[in-house]
Amino acid sequence: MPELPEVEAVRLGVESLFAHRRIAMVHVFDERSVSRHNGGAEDFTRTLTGLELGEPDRRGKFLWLPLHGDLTTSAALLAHLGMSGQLLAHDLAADAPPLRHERVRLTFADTSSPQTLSFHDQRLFGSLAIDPLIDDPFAASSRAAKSRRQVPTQAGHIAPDPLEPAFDADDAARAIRSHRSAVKRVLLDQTVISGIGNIYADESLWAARVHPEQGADTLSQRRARSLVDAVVAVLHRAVAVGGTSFDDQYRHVNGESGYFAIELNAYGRQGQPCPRCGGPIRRVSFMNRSSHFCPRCQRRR
DNA sequence: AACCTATCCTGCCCGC
DNA sequence: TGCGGGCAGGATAGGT
Repeated sequence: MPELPEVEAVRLGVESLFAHRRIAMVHVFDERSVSRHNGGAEDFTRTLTGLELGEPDRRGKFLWLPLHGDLTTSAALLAHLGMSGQLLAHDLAADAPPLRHERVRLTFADTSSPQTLSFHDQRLFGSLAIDPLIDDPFAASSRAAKSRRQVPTQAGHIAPDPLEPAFDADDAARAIRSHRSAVKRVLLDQTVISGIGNIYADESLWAARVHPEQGADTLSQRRARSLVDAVVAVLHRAVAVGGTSFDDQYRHVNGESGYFAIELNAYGRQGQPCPRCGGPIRRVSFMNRSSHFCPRCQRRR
């Protein structure tokens, strides 16, 4: 389940192996993996062929590579990994049959290794698309601070993530408190803060000793700020070790696993002792998924 | 307008 | 051995 740290690891891998390379051939093995491309698989293939990939950028869980070449407007190859998407480097012949969950294959014009970049996705929640780039809607409004950064239209509504230089922890704490829902729901809302998924939401709430179902608007600014600080710390730690994963859905671009790279304190530890107080971690159903927390040190206030 | 629920999808793991 | 149910959950369409 790739969240910000996993996507960042993928970004780094893609940058080192595929930036500035020209695409010679595109194979879409499953059209559902380009369902968010406006124009379908045929247009995706035709447009992308012959273009050069720029340096990958990321906001939250959205990853994109600016495209250079015969294009009338500025656009990027946008990737969202969803639940099980992977970008993997291979040395495959362009006409080799698809691997088990390989949905899209890019073959490069030069002869460097790796020769191919493939999008794998078991559960098809992820997607690739060619998407126009627009000025960052979240860039500071003052002209002096106006960033030249561009983002794909499909990521235009996604809030800046905690690792962006412009991220302001006090503003983020205020944004969280401006919502009336359960605080965990707000953490998972990518239009408030982006990049957080179920694992790091649970880990951050545990670290800040906040009950996942406490109303976001009932947190003091001080407590909300300490939650944001926990989010930043958790994400930084995970990025530093290259992400984490529970299963082998998540792999680095070179195929290496991020398995258990991070020690988890709450997520997936139901019934096991809380590392802080020793009481049992509880798992409850929440928003069609699971919440893991320590009822003893994460009290609803 | 803010908030929330259902839905998409596949494979694995469990119990029968 | 096979089958059905539950589970994993990011993003969003469409409901209240």
